Amino acid sequence: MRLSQLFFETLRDDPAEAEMASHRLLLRAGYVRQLGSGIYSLLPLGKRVNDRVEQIIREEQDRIGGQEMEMPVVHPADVWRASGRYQAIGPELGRFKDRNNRDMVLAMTHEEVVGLLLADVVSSWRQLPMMVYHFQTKWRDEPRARGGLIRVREFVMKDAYSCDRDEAGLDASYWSQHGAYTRTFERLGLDTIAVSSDVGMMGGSLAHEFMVLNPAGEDVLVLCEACGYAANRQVAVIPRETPAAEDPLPLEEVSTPGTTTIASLAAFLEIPATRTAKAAFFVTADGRLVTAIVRGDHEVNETKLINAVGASKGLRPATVEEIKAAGMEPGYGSPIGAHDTTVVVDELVARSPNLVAGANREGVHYRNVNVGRDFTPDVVVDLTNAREGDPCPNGDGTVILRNGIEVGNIFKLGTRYSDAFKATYLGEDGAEHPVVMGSYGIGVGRNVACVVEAHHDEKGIVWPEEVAPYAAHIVAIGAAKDPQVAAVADRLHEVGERAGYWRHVLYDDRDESPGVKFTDAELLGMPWILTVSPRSLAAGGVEVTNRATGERSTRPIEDVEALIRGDRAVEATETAGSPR
RNA sequence: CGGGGCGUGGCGCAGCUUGGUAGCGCGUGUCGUUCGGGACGACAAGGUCGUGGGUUCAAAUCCCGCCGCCCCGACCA
Repeated sequence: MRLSQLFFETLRDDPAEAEMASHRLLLRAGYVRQLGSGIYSLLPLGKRVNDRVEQIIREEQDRIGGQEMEMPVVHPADVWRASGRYQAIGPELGRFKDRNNRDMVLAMTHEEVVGLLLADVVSSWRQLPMMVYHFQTKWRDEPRARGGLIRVREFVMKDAYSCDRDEAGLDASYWSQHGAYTRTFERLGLDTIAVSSDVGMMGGSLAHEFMVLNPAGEDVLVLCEACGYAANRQVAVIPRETPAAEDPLPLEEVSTPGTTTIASLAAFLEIPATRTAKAAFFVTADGRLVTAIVRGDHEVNETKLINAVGASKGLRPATVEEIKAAGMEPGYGSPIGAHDTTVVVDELVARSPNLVAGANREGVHYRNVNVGRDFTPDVVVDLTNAREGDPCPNGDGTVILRNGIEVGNIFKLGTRYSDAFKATYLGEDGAEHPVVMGSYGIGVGRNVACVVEAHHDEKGIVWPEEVAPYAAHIVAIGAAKDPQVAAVADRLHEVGERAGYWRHVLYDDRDESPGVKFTDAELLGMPWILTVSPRSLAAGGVEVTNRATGERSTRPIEDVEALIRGDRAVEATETAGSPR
C-alpha cells in the first residue's frame, strides 16, 4: 500500500486527554477516528489490524472444531432507541411501550437464539458435541464509554457456543475453549491470566475471565503469587478467622456524637475497627430496600450482595429518605429496630461477638451487639471484598490486588437455555435429555487496544508480527534525486503485493522530509522498517530496522525480499520471527 | 442518572471578568530553497463564535432553555 494513497492521517500533536496509551496512539497514528462518545471508525489501517485479530480468533476456533455461522440482528438504530441499559442483541421479537411510554424493542439474547436453533437442529446424541461461533457487531447504550476502544458503545464480538450431551461433555468443551483462548491471546502477544468469575447473572456453574493486567483496568483481581490463585474480586472468598470467643454482654447505649464514619467512631471509642459493624443500604430494581452489614474494617462486595438477594437487575444506593422510612438512621444505622428491609449479614459479623453498631439515632451507637440476639438476619453469607494482604484461600500465602482488563470470558451455561427452548436430544438410552451449553466471548476491538497497551514505546506502536496490519514499512529517501531508490522501493513494494494479503507492505512514497517519514514509520509500528536511500544502496542494499529491538543492519535486496515474503529461514537469521 | 468542565477556521487554543470591526499556533494551497530524523522563506485561502430565545443602539462576551462532548461515581467483552 502506498502511503500517499492511504486514507489516513497521522496527528502531529497528542490528542488531548487520552487517558490510555492505546487510545492516544491509535488516534495519533490514524488507525481510528472518534466520531462521538464511544463511537469510532476504523480507518483502513485499523480495519486491517481488526481483521488480523479476527482471523487469529477464527483460526483458533476452527482448530477446536468451531463452525462459523450467521445470526440475525435487530437494526441497531432501533435497539439504540430502545435504550435498554444493557441490550443483548438477537432478532426482534416485538415492540412495546415501557411504563414511561418509551418505545422499546424486545430482543432475544444470542444465548436464546442458540437455544432456539438447537431445539430445531439437534435431535440425536450422535450430533453432539457441537460448537458454533459468530462475529457480530453489538450495540450497547453504555452509560459511560471510556478508555478509547476499551469500552465503547458499538463493538465486534466473537461469541461461541458449545453444545454437549452432559456435564462431562461440557467440561471437555469448556477446557478446549480455555485452550483456544489461551493460544489466541498468546498469538496476539497478550499476557493474560484466567481468573474465576461471577456466574450469578446467567446461572452457570463455572466461569473464567481472561484478564490483561493494566493499571487502567476496571476489574480488580485477587492474585496469590505463591500458589497461583486468581479470581475476580467480585467472587474471591477470603477465609476469615473467627474472633476469640466472648460471652455476650448486655446491649448498652453509648453516646457517640459526630461519628458518622467507622474511622471516627473507632477513634472516639478507642477501639479497633474490627470491633464495629457497619451498614450499607441499597435498593433493588423492584424497589426492595437491602441492608448489608459488614465489619467496620471491610467493604461490601456488591456482586456478592446481588447474588445473596437475587437482584439480577442490580442495586442502586438507597436515598436518605428510603433508609429513614425503614426506621434507620444514616451514619448510625443498624438493623436493630428496623423494618421493611432485607437484612444481609456478612458471615464474619455473624460469628463476631459484642460489636459496636448504630442505634438508629443521631449520635448514638450500641455496644455489645450480637447477631441473632439483637436482630435477626434474613441471609448470612460472605459479603466482603478481598483486601491486599489477606490470606490466600488456597494456602499459606497472602493475596495481592491488581487491576485488569477483561479480554475474554468462558462460561458454563448448563441447561438454562435448552430447558427454556426445549432443546433436547434423544440419548443412546432412548430418553430425551436437555443439551448442555457453554458460551465463550472475545471482544475484538478491546483486544486491539490491549495489544497496543502491551506493545508500544515512547515513539509509537510496536505491533507483534502476528497482528501487524502490514509486514513491513518501506521508507524511501531521496527518490527524486536518485531513480535507483524509487526503482528498488517500487520493487520491494511489488514483492509484498504478490506475496499475499498479509505480506503487503506499507510504502512511504510521500514527498516528505526523512524526519517525518521515520517518525511516522515508528508511530505506525510495523515490525520492520526498510529504508531505501542512496546511502543504503551504496552500502549494498536496504537498511532493515527491527521496530521492537531497534537493531538495524544493511542487507542485500534479495534478503529483504525474502523477509517481505515471510521466508522463515531468512527471517530467522535476522531475529526469531514468529511463523505465520 | 448524580457531580465537575468544555463547545470560537481542519486540529489545539486565546478572547468572555469590564459588550463596541474575531485573534494565535499547527495544519492546508501556490512558488522557491531544503532532503538520513517532525526544515525554511514569501504569498494566500479558510470562522453564521454548538443551538434557540431574551436583554441592548450594539452580544463570542450578559441572562434563560436545549443539544453535544470530556472527566469522576452505579455496568460489561
